Amino acid sequence: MTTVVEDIILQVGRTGVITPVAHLKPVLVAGSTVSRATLHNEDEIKRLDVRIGDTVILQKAGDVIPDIVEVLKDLRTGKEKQFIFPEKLDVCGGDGSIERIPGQSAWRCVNKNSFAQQKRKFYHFVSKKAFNMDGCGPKIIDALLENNLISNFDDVFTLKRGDLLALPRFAEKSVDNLLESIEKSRNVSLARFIVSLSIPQVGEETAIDLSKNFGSLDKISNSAIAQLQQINGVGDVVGKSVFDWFSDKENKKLVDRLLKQVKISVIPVQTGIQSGKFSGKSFVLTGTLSSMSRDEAKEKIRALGGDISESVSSKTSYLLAGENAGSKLEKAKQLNVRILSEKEFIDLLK
DNA sequence: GGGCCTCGAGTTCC
DNA sequence: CTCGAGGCCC
Repeated sequence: MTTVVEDIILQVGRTGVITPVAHLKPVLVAGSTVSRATLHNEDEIKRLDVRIGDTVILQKAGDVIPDIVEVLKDLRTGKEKQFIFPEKLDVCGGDGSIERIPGQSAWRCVNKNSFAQQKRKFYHFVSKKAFNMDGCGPKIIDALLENNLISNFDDVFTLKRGDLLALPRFAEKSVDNLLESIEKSRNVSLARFIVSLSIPQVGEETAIDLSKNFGSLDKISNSAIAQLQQINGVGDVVGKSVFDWFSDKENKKLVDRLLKQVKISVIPVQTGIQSGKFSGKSFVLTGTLSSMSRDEAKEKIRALGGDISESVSSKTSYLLAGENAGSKLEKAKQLNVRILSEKEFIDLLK
């Protein structure tokens, strides 16, 4: 399928990384209309040599994510505009400076407190993987931020009914629902709490690793780098990132304030060698399972002591492959990783 | 009832 | 990233 690149826009994410996104002439691909596609980073733009006005071939990676495969350079008229990465970006705030992250293809804002980044962190804070505040999505966060009702994470927990009622399109029902889901979210697992903090390099799996191995926030935040790096799944980079985050004075204050608002459920520390039959095994999932959701499958694997990872490598023990498996299946075959069908997986569980 | 918003499903790429 | 479903405002 082909379409035209109408513009290239830069977005700032939760970590301050700047991602270029191609805005496309809407086109129907594999059953859905696509109007945007990520270009990932500066190097990818150069590799494709994609310019504004270009006609491009669009595919869906894994039948879902739009992906620009190739530029049809023969169709150029000469009016196409090259996209130059700017030296400064207003949305980064401060003086707008950006920097290339050492050793990576990505640029990021030098200023760590831009409104754009703050906003993304808030989206993440309330999201399903973190505090899971039902019914609270990006638009509501935008409204709260714009009306100065929140500026730090913990402000979410002290929102006042009257302030909310004053917002446009907020009436009794919406306000009640929002306040109720905030109340519900105060009870949070240690892993989710860690996820919510937007610590660089720490997502769901790492948060679970930390939570299992240390058992309390106190122990994690007071650990030396060496102790953090001892656990499976945490190495030099992640360990330092966690240590640095908890060493920061502002972050410490934030945690203290948050702890006044939430209750972290206690999880017993899992000591020594795990007894589960998947101990020491690393799983990757691909495709669609018919008898359970991916999250359910992950739960079952974790319950038996297994680890989940997002990409296949030589360290992967099993690839659990459902219907419509993506490129991970090829990779697994290449690396001679044991491939499990859904049925084989269910048999293993017994 | 139209319009706006979130959820939940799926999964890739870097 | 997209869609359809479903809740809520007006």
